[in-house]
Parts: sequence; C-alpha cells; structure tokens
Amino acid sequence: MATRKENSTYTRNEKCIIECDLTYAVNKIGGRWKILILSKLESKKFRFSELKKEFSFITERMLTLQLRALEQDGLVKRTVYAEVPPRVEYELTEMALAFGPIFKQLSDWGGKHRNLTKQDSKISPSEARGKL
Amino acid sequence: MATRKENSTYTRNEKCIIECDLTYAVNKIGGRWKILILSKLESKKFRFSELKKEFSFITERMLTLQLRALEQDGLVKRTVYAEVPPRVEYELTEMALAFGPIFKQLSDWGGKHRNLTKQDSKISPSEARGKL
DNA sequence: GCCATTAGTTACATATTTGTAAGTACCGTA
DNA sequence: TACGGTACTTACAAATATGTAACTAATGGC
Repeated sequence: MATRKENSTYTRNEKCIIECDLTYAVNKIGGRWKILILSKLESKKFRFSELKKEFSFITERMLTLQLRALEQDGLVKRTVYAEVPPRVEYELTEMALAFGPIFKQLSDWGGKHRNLTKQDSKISPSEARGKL
Repeated sequence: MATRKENSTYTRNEKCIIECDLTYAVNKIGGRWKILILSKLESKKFRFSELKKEFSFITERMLTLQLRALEQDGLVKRTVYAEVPPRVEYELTEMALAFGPIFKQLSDWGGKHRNLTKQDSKISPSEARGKL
C-alpha cells in the first residue's frame, strides 16, 4: 500500500491478474478494510472522525490509506472543506454504488455457506477462522 | 498463508472482519490466484499438471497453496488416484458453483468501469495498475 | 541400477501489508 | 501563549504473502 518496487515478480504478476475483468474488480475491494468502509458509506456520507469512531479497531493510518486507495480507484469521493479545524467528508461514487447488488449477493452467500463449511470440514470455527 | 501467530493484532483484527458475512465471503476468494483458479475450474475438472501448464506464471508452490486453501474453505474438491505416477484432480464444489452468477456480475462491473477510471482520474493505465 | 513422470514439499529470501507511536498544521478560544 | 480539535503524516517494526530453487517418493520401463 505504500511504495512498490516496479520490477519485482510480485508486481509483474499483478499484470497477469488484472488483465481479467473479474480479478480486476475483486482487487479493487480487496484491501483489508475496504469492504467495511464501502458498506458503511452506502447509507450516507461520513466525516473522517466519524469513520474513526465507527471503526475503532482500524488505526488512523490504515483508515487513511484505505480511503486514499478507494479514492484513487474512483470508488470514493473526498471533499475537503476549508475550515479550521478541518472537515473532510467521504461518500461513494456512482461506480461504487454499482457494487450494491453484488455486495448483497456476496453477503447472502457468506451467510448461507459459513455454517455449512464448519460441518463439512470438521474444523472448529476458531480453527477455520485462522486460515486464509 | 503459512503459519499464523495466534495473537498478533493482525490475526485478532481478522475476527472483526469475518464477523460480517460480506467480508467473510470476499476473504474466501481473496488469495492472489484463487479467482483465476476458480474461474478455470468452472468449466471442468483439471489435473494439477494441467493447471500448472494453464497458469505458467503461477509457481508450483503457490498453486499448491492456493488449491489447499480453497480445499480447506470447501470451494474445491481434491481427488487423489492411487496410481503411479500420481494423478490428482481438482473440481469445484456446490458452494463454489454458487459463486458463478456473482462472478459474472463482478466481471461485468470490471469491464464497464476499468475504462472509466482511466479518464476520471487522469492517471495513465500503467500507473493506475501499479496501485492497489 | 538409472531415469522419467507426477504431484508435491522444504528451506530460505524477498515483497508487501498492516500496526505502533509520535509528530504536524491550522486557527479560534481561554 | 498554551490548548484543543481535526485530519492527517512520518519513521519504524512486525506480520503475512509470495517467489526461488532444490529436493522427495513411488514405480514402470530401459
């Protein structure tokens, strides 16, 4: 999320990934806190401090980084008001709103299948959680 | 993807994430090569060596790791035939097949929006690609 | 015995992401 | 002049993910 080496295998491989529309899309929402943030912003716009309060477990640094990445990717619009103390508001763009129905389905999938897995694989919930 | 410390902030934070059905679902397909693999397997089952040939840019190690993770998560079924040389086949489970329509929509989203972003943000495609 | 084949595994190195803690800038108010 | 509030930024450390290269095991065919 910081700077990237332009010629690592890791970075070169990324090109293989995002040539596909599907992986391209998933990559955009793949950051650790992005989906949580996007979901939150679905209802209304939020100030930075409000998001910070809402997601107390996300550090300021990460919140900033994820918001910036979302902004770069055109999913979030950032509005700065020239006041003191500063006020910055974040809201979803059209592009991000188009994710709405997809999120709904993914969420349904999650709700439906998370219990199934526990039984199928005979792994305790906590164990299953530990794995990627 | 290897072993995880059970009490790092990183790991503890994961619990915050997967409590949400949506992020739970996205996490399952979030590995670097998982979507590519799942897409491939949508059409038919594949042997390990076939996948290796298909995705020449994925190393054996990563291919194995991603397949194992998918298996753990109940998205892929692994069948070993007791032959020499060994034969192992991978195929999607019901759970994974349920992703089908969602993948389609995500892919559509990707196709529709990847061009838009380039214009909107005035970043060259190659630059945009470098960012997460 | 030696080699080829398949499906891995192992030890190690590198890259990237995430987390911690402290510091910055602005200005109005006390 | 010191202090508080907001929205960050910076330097650094820890954790995780990915990549490289070499090695394994079983067995049929030479």
